[in-house]
Amino acid sequence: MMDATDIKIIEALRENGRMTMKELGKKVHLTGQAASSRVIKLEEEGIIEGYTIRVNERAMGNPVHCFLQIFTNSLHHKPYFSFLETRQEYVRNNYKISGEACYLLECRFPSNEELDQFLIQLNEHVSYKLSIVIRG
Amino acid sequence: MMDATDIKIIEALRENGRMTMKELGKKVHLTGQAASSRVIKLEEEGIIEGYTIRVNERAMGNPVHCFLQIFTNSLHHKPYFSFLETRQEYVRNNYKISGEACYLLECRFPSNEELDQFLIQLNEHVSYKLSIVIRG
DNA sequence: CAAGAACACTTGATTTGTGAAAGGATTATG
DNA sequence: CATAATCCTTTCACAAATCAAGTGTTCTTG
Repeated sequence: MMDATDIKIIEALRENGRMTMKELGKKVHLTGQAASSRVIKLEEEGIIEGYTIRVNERAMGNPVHCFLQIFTNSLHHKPYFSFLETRQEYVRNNYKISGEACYLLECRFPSNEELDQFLIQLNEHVSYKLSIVIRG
Repeated sequence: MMDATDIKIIEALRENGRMTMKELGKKVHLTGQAASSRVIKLEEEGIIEGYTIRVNERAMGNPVHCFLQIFTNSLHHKPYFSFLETRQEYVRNNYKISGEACYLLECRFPSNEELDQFLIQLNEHVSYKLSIVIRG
């Protein structure tokens, strides 16, 4: 299904997803066209899900990075999900996990004030344990 | 520094980082060239750190996704870091965090067997609490 | 063993996108 | 009021992507 060249292609595109097919071809010893058709195949197979950018969240004004272990007392998780919907700007990931907590929520905030506001409102629906990222 | 158009550009590129400048320009009501020069500026300012792909980790053969809270008994964290170095293929992120644990370690594994091996060796250096991601 | 389908790649022609230079509109500045 | 700075557009030359054949290799199958 996938061979060594495909792996190299994925590694190359992970580093620079905007590389031209010609460049990519050079890296894996193929013509641009051959590289391109392999990439199209990887996209069709769903291995490459899409192209995106790495954004400096600090420069974007969201320096406060944190993880929250979420503990739901109630049996109904919907209020929590609904709340997250309304705070999409802050939420980066919400993982349903095994272990003590029900969810692991990853967020970004402009400052501790916004974080505090978020926590106050979050606490209306669930309990949490907060971990702030000191260094990524 | 950044205006509404820049925000739109970043949102558009987050969704599709390989979009042509012409397309991008259309989205934000600019010519391709104007869009391009804004993108170059955002790159130079370090707001756009780079371009990459979203890879389907399941299709890539790493369906087991987990987070580990790391507790270091010893005062020396170096053995732990050295260990991580030798297991880069599995490690996605290692966040230094506030809270109960010292680090939050995000990993991917092909199967529970590899995870188990990893945990056995990890345990030679630190204690941990394991959370497996049920749903991203 | 040979025919032929399937596959992956290359080549060449055409379309499309990119980058550089020049020029115009708007806004700030002495 | 003149000047500079900023940001945009237009134009054009060049580079890259795409499309359509065409080639060679491998694998299957009669």
